[in-house]
Amino acid sequence: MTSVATEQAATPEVRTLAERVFNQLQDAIVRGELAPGSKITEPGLSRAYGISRGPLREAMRRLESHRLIQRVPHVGARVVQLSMKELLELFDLREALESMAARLAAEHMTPEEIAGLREVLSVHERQADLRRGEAYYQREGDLDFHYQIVLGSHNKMLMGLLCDDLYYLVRLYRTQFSASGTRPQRAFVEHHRIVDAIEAGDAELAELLMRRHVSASRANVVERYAATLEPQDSETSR
Amino acid sequence: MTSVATEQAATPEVRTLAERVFNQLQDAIVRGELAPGSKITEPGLSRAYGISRGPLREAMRRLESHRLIQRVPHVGARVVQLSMKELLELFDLREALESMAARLAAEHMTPEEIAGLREVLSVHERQADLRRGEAYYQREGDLDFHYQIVLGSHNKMLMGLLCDDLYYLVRLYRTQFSASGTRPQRAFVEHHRIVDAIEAGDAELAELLMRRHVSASRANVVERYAATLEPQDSETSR
DNA sequence: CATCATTTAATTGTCGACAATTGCCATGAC
DNA sequence: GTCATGGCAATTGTCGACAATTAAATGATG
Repeated sequence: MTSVATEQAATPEVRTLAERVFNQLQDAIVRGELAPGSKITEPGLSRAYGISRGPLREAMRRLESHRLIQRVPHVGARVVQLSMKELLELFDLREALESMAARLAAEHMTPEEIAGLREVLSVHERQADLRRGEAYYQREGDLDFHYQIVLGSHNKMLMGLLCDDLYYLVRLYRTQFSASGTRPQRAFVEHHRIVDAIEAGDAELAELLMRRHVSASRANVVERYAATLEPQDSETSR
Repeated sequence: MTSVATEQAATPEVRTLAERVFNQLQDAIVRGELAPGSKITEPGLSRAYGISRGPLREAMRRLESHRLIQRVPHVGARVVQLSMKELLELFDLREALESMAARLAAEHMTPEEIAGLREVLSVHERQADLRRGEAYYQREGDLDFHYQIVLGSHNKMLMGLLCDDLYYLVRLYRTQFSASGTRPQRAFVEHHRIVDAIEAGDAELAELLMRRHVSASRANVVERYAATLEPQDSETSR
């Protein structure tokens, strides 16, 4: 329990025990401290976190609804392990939802929100200038960028779907596949162009650019995965 | 229980009490037996269903994650009440996700699945011929149609999102706004054209048609809602 | 030696009771 | 008359214990 993160430690707004342990478990899973596919048992976690099984079960139910663990009745629960197929499904979902988010953002984002978006981009550039931990921070910041656009869509249901569910899976994937630092500069210019389109109120363009952006990210993942599978053989079936 | 769906009624696979009461509550909410906005209390439901509070709390957690009830810590839970704004958000989500589902369905659906889809359509037509309870059955069957296409996408995450979460909200809306029997024949031909595109493997066309189909349904809802608000004044602001 | 049945241990599901927090209501002061 | 303050009832959060189910371990049998 070195738990470095605990960004929720400063928030006194965690009213209930179940909520707190839910956040802790969520963080532990996303950071990879709980190995993917490993079985998690209620008495074990109960002892580890020093709480009763009641709140723990509630936390696990929430983890299940967020697709971070998989439960089967009377058997147990284990940390989700994303297959490449499921990862691609996740990207398809992101493509559909985030392109829609970009379109709505172009229609509804306020000037203040757009300014905040540019601020996020400038922070990214500064980090890229520093050339330090570029990969990891960029990838985390990448989510911040997408996060802001989803918020700008002003669609509460969309926000809940993407921010509460899918983005945790995306972060989980990044730790599972140890996918760090990919195509930073191309993502940069794509981000900038998306913000430009949003600022111009060009909903169609913003949607198109975001769809391409996510699609390119997906293609990048596929490419890297294929390279991981067979780095020596460059022409297999097909 | 005329309900054509109720696929869980015949399943003796409900292993746990919490799951059973979850299904019961879900049905009660969707059918409108539990009034939208009404406060639901744990001891009350516990007595009503004759079970302890433990499984009940788990069922309520699941209802919350499915967006059918809203909970606030230490205060209580109440049945969700969709505003028109949230309903439109729901339609936006459906437009993005179902158009994607139609595209994937055109790419991956097997001939057997397509045959099943046509069967669903023929059942609808027969019901339309009978001209009996046309509205209600059509609307329920409408969901069956969309349901089948989502299944045909072969994207498990998409299936979970749409079938487990959004479609229950759609059904809830239909009872809340008592939206019955709208534009049946237009929806029919749209359904047929979508299946045609899927059978032809024309992914782009299927996506476009589904997007238009959902969008038209959304516009229909807006129109009906406006008519409900002020049926005598036909030109307000705008 | 392999296979199958039986027992056994561990985990999950369920229950009732206690503690903590909230909202309400009455009482009193300004 | 209105507002603040205190107590009170009800509900939610938490806990430990018991029952039901499952998976593994053990032994018996072909």
